[in-house]
Amino acid sequence: MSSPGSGRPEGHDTGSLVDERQVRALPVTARGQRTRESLVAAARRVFERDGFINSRLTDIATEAHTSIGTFYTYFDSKDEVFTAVLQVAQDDMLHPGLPRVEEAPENIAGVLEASNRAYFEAYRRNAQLMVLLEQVATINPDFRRLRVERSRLFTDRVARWIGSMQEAGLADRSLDPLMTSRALASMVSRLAYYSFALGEDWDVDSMVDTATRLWFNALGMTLPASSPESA
Amino acid sequence: MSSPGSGRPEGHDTGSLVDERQVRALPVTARGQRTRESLVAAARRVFERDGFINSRLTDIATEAHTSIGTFYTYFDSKDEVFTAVLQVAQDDMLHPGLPRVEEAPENIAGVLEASNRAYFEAYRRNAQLMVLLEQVATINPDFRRLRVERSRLFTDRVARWIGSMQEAGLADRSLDPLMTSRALASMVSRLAYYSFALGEDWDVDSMVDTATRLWFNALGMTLPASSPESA
Amino acid sequence: MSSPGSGRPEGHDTGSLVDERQVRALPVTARGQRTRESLVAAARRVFERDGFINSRLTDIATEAHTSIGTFYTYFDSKDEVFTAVLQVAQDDMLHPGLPRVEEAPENIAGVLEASNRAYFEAYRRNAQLMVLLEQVATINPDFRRLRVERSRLFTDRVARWIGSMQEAGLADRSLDPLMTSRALASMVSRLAYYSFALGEDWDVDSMVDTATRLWFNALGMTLPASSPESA
Amino acid sequence: MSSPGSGRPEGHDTGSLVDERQVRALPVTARGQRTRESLVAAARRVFERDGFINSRLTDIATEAHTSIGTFYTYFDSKDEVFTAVLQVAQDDMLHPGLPRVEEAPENIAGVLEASNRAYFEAYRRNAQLMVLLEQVATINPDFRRLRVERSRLFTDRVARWIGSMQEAGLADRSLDPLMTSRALASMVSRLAYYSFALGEDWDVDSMVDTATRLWFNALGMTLPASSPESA
DNA sequence: GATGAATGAGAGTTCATTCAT
DNA sequence: AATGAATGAACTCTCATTCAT
Repeated sequence: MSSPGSGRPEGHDTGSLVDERQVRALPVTARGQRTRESLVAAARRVFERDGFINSRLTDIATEAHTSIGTFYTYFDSKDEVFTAVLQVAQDDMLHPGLPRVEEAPENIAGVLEASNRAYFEAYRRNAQLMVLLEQVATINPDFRRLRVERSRLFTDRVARWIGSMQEAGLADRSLDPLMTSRALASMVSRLAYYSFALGEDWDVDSMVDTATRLWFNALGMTLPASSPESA
Repeated sequence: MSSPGSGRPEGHDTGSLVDERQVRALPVTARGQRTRESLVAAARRVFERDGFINSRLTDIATEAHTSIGTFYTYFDSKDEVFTAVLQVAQDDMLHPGLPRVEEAPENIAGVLEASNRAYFEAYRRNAQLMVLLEQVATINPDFRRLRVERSRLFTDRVARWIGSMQEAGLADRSLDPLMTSRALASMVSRLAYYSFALGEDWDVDSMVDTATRLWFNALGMTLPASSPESA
Repeated sequence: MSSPGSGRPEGHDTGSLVDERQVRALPVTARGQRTRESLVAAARRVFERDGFINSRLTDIATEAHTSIGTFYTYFDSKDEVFTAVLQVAQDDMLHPGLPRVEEAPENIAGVLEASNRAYFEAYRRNAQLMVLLEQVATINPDFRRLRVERSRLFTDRVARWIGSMQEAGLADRSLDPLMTSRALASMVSRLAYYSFALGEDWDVDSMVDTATRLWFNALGMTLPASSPESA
Repeated sequence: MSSPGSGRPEGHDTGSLVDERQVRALPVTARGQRTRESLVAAARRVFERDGFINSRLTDIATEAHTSIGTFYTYFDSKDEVFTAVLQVAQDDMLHPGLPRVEEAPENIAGVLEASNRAYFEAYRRNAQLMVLLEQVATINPDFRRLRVERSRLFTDRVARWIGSMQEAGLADRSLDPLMTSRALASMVSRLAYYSFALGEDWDVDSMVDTATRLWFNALGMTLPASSPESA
């Protein structure tokens, strides 16, 4: 079951999620809203096709069947339309939360597995966008900061969960919760990156299985399924 | 103890290593060699200061106290001088290999720890360059490919090591060696990235300890020396 | 009387005529069309003043009272604007056709003379442009090919005309029609070149007279009208 | 038989011949002479391969297995080395003179044919160089002037010959000698250009035959061989 | 709101020429 | 004489941004 507050945007490490306050007021007319939407959709296509750096605003306008002048009616810059693209994608990148401590071990495993699966699936759907965000984050400090902050929200929660597991004697007490949480989250997001962005193209079931097993092992827990006598 | 052949270039995931064949003939005169070296050094400073994208060739030339024409005497493009920068750094990014299977567990731990420490130290010395490579890899498919190939060299070796550990009954046999090796290597390189590139600024000893412990746990081994009562 | 189909572009040897398909879509607005036209006119002035090689795109833009950016709005390169210059001139380089075989000899002479006169007059009006084309053809294989193809259209027609004159017993049967047609066409175009481009500055009437007479003599015909006692 | 003074450089229209005064003193040492010669030979190869415009002095130096510095020891500029290339070729472009008036008509025909043949053969041997000169003449007024002057030497002689033939009643008196001489010379040189430079690739015997026949016809003479009763 | 022409700073690139060695 | 590194003016080309219609 999902943890409370899981409606907040959050992410495994990459946290591609965007500040929700609007940069500017949305258009009031239906026609304006349609134009804006087609620009955002076009921008996503162009960005994914050419990369953020190599894309040109005129291409986005052309792809949206409008003019460059119209682009500037809705956005001030490339960065701004990229923000809008991320906002549209962000709902799809939400994912279920972590198991609770008081959960039975069997459930802990199941929920963690579900969480990983949801993440991998979402990553797969948005792989090109994730790559894009990767690129933009290396160029623009604002997006880099955004990414770090969002992923911190997630890793902090994971760290707190690890801490309570340790207190309950269910996890290796010698591990630093925060650093461990960062390490495990990174592990998952990079697996996704290699598979979906770099074309390693692993089977999702195997990825879920490996990731979940590694989390369990790393934290000093065991998967009841594979070894029924474990705690 | 280090495995044989550890002199080969290799890297934890990011593997910033560069093809060793020269892109063009090195200058014949001592003066030319000096000029080329100062251009490479200047390029590294400018890249690290401004990023690859935002750097200009004139800035590199100016920083090296030469003219732009001289830059083109030695390099054909920004990409080419970047390659040269990576070549200079590559020796520093070498690291010791993995423990052997027949090693006593205490030694395995020690060597793995030494390997991780060496990697973190090297990453720290070259953190800005690693960030740079991160950026360039998102833009230029050639560098992306280079990075993937180099990291594959390392993860393949790790995968073989995991395989033999599993055969010897020393590691969790339910793990896929290749995917696991990718996951663990990613974990380490991302820890380094967060700490040194994104300013998390953890203590290296803690990082080494956490990373080594997570590897051991994840693979289903134990660290007898450090916490005999754990897991 | 002009031969059928004389509306097709064609040329005496130099055949400065250009493929009619547009290189790119013409501007949609009247303002855009005006700007494009002024760029083409400016390009012609600059090319004729400085030569193709020594001209600079900035000079063309300045001459057209626009910015270099505007130049690139309409043309991709120097070659492309040169093509546009040729297209504008091409209508002026059309010329009447050859006499028909069944024509009375007096008419043959008159039509041939008219044809030569039209060619010389057109050449005179576009002499600088012809010189330009000469230069560009020596540099750019595409324009060289264009020129060869266009002149071939003309010489092929002349060759067929010579052939039918030979069959009718009105021309020297020992001449190879194609080679002869190339030779005679070259003769006329080079006369024009020496006179108008290189500043020999002959009287056009004399040129017309000499050229027509040489064609007649060379083909083994006679000019009954102008000098009944000759040859 | 060759006319007196045929040792002077001269040309059919194109007159690729060069002023004989040296631009600078030739090197005194044997080694210097060898270096200079290899530079001139290399320049010719590079020019013919890349064209004058697209060639680079460094390529010439490299092709000659010397350095760019050495190039400047012998030549001041691209133009100067081009002049040297033309000087080397000029001996090969000499050709026999015109028949004399007092020559028997059979001989006139034979000598004119020999002259044309010699010209075509020489053109064939130096076709690439002729194309080159064509290009350079369109760019550089000095070379253009040189070419005009040299061809004028030839056409003036032809004009005088035509004049004496007219006086002797052996040629059409209504023709302007100078303009006619220019026209006929152009005819021959352009035939050569189309055949050897533009790849029309005609049979030399046919070219000689056509050219000679056209000259005779055009001047109102006849070829005794083809029509024995003619004057 | 929509359009698309106009702008020009800014970047990359070439190569003839100089000159210290 | 020979070398080749150093130079920088001169050029082409890009594209985010403005603004009149």
